[in-house]
Amino acid sequence: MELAKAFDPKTAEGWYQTWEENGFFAPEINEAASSPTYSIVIPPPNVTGSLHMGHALQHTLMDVLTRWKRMQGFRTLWLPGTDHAGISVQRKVVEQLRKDEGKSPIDIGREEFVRRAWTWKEQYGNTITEQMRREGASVDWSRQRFTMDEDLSLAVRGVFVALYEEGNIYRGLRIVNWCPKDKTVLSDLEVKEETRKDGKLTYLKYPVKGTDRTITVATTRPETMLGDTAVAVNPSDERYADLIGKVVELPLTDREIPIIADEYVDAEFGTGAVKITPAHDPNDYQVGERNNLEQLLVMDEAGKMNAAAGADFEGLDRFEAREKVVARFEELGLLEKVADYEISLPICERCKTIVEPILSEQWFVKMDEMRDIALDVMRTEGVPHFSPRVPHEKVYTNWLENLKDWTISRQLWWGHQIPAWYDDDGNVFVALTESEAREKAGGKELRQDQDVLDTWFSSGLWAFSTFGWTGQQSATDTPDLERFLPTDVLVTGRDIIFLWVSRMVMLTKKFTGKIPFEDVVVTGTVLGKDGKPMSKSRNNGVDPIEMFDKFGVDATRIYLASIATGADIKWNDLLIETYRNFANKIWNATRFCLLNSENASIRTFDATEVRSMAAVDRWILSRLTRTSHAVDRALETYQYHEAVSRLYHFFWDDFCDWYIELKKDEITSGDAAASSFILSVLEKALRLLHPFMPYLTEELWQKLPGVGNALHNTAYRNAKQTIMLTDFPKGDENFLDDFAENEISAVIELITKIRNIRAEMNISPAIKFAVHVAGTKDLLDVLEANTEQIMKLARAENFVLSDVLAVPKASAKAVLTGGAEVAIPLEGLIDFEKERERLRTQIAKLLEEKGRLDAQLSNSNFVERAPEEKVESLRARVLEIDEQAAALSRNLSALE
RNA sequence: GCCGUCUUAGCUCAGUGGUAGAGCACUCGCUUCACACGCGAUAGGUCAGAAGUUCAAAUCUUCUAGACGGCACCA
Repeated sequence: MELAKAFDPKTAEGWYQTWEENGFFAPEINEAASSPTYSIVIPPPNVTGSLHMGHALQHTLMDVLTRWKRMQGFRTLWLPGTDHAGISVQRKVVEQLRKDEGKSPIDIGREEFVRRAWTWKEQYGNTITEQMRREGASVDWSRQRFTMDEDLSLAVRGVFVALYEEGNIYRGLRIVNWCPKDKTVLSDLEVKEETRKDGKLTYLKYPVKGTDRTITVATTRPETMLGDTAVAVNPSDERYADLIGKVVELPLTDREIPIIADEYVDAEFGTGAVKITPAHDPNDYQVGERNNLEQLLVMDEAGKMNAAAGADFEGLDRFEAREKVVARFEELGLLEKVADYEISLPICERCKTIVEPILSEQWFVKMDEMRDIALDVMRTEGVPHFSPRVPHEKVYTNWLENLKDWTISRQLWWGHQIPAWYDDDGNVFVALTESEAREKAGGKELRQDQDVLDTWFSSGLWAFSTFGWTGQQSATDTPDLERFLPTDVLVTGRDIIFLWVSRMVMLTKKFTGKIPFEDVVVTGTVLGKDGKPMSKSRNNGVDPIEMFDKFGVDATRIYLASIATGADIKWNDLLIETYRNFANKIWNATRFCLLNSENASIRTFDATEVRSMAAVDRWILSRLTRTSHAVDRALETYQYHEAVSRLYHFFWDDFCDWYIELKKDEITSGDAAASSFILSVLEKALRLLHPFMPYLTEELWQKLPGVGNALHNTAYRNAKQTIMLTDFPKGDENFLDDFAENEISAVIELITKIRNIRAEMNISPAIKFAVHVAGTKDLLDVLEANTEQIMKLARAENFVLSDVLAVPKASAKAVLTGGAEVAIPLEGLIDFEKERERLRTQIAKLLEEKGRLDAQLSNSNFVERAPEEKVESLRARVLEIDEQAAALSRNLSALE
């Protein structure tokens, strides 16, 4: 069979359809009853999203694990799905409505709006799942889930009701983060801080009633003064001691507010007097609670001033109101000053609008018990076991310890509507359905809460709701839950450890009694070329699909795996190219094997048979075995880069550069046994590589003579022929062969030294020369056995082995490990000065090393306290250097 | 302010106590019958700086400088 001259990724990527159609991804393909399970749930991508580099990285890592475990015979499930992404979808639909029909959501009503959101989801929500097929993701599509699927919704309501009934969910009036643009509350985690250098601190003077004095307060949000209900000072602040208990005539209003004492006030900061606005500031809210202050709300849901702000301000945007307030104070002569001030502003993570702290009635999850559950799981079970472990474990624990209650209501229409109903008197009835609620209410007419739940509330259940848990059925109704929970590992980004990982731990443990997963692999962020996170506004993004088109999916995948060390990584196209080249190298190595495969076939070898084979064959088997051990070990500990590096060097260095070259004559001469052997080694190596480069390896594997279901893991014997279901090579210990490895190392060293002399002496490759080697009998035996290969690869025409070198003075020389000497007579070719220079350089290098070693060995402390074998190895090295240096010096003086 | 991470060859990064590694780029040489997405041979690092522990430090400790991340505060 003849292959094209270069690998074409597009052709190979066609295999996905075959895999999917044959059900290779579903755990049911595994027919061995005793198979252990291995499961991963995907972090559900936002249904509005398209694939970005972070997904590509994480999906690659999950797919590598899934394919690896599947090949090991585990009943493997990687469960896919998407997240309904409340705000994002809502925004898309609102925008579409505005553009196409010039209407607002209010115009069409809630029911119609939700219907359109579903339509939008059906129409555009499959982008990312289609892209995942391109990635080669071996997910079980038959188990695909969406956070708003009927069962998952039922689970959400069930959890809500349960938490409410035990008092872990409550409704309350609190200061929350309000986004005036999205007109919804946000949790603390959805708010980011942004430092602004151009902030202002405005000093306002408030007249104290019944005196001619004023008290000055400083504020960054002057417009909130309209909602002030007190001025506070520190009780021990003598400057204001006499004012405590007096009343301030609040300018721009007709209100009088008290001057109170509260420990919260820092006398050192600003003027030491603080305006208190309990409805618009979390700290002021606390002060207000302590001092029984009125809570006066002066803004509406859009961030505009309301009637309570007074007729002059009603309807003004908060920033317009701010300017107007300052201007009016100036007119009144009550503006003390406006100082420059560096300020950090809370920003809505999604729309970048400045978040307004505002008093609002919302639903919360109490975090006391939840936090304890998560901390307990970490303490007693070490779960989640983060990888890399530090720093994530510390940060996670630290965050949990300082956790505040979680705001879970959102003022949106798209999402899980809160299962709470109210009667006309405002009594609340929480139930799974409206009819149950009505039953609880004694049949009264009820109105459902208009808010929906935070999307993360439903994704918090993802680890078990996806397996069929609804909270309403018995264990026998949910076999997947029994089989696949806990999952084995979660692969996700650092940014959602709090937002998602922690909540899955709490909720899964609470409602199923199980942990959601044991290990959490935390990936670094893929940064743009400029070292900043990829983003549209920076325009430094790299589209994975473009990379797939340019370099192939396999090259992109193995590149991503090669950088998966947990650290952030700057994007670099050139490095993908490395792996595109790698794919082509493997393609061509296979091509070579197949060109010479007449009468050859894949077969297995037992240790006895191997023992009688040539050193070079035992060598490659030994190297292959070490590689499979290393890959296994690396994947067990999520050291993807290590696995990739071992595979890369095995294929390129060991297999291509040396094994193929050393065996070339034998194989091209039509030796069927040699061909069968190399094909068999190649076949195993392809299997090792398959989790990383699924398409390339399948495409090549299918072309090898003699592949078939016999190579399948026993669990998959009946499945159609595919490398996906072959047995992942375990690496037979009997194939490890130090002796062969040493032998071939010597051969490689010799060839390299000869090539070095040729290059240094500028001798054309066309010229063949004689090579003389003198050394121990063991070494000479090894070299003798490989004479032809050495002559070919070193381009020698004569190969002379002897006890003592007998060569003319006009020779270039080198020394091998173990003291053997190599000489190449170069009568007429040698440049004596150049050869002297070459020898001097090598001697100098040796002596430099010897100097370091001597210094160490003459240190009595070292000799006494270092492990004996260490000291011995240095002594041996010194002897070796002495021999080599002596030999080279002899050569040098012979030339002088 | 608190906690944490990073600083290694021109570039991007591996390397958790015992003679510094890879890929790419660079230099030199190759139409060697699998591959120029290739082959061969070199060159290139006082491992950010300082101090300490140790027979021995890129690796452990402390400090300094720079880059970054998280959390808290912010009248």
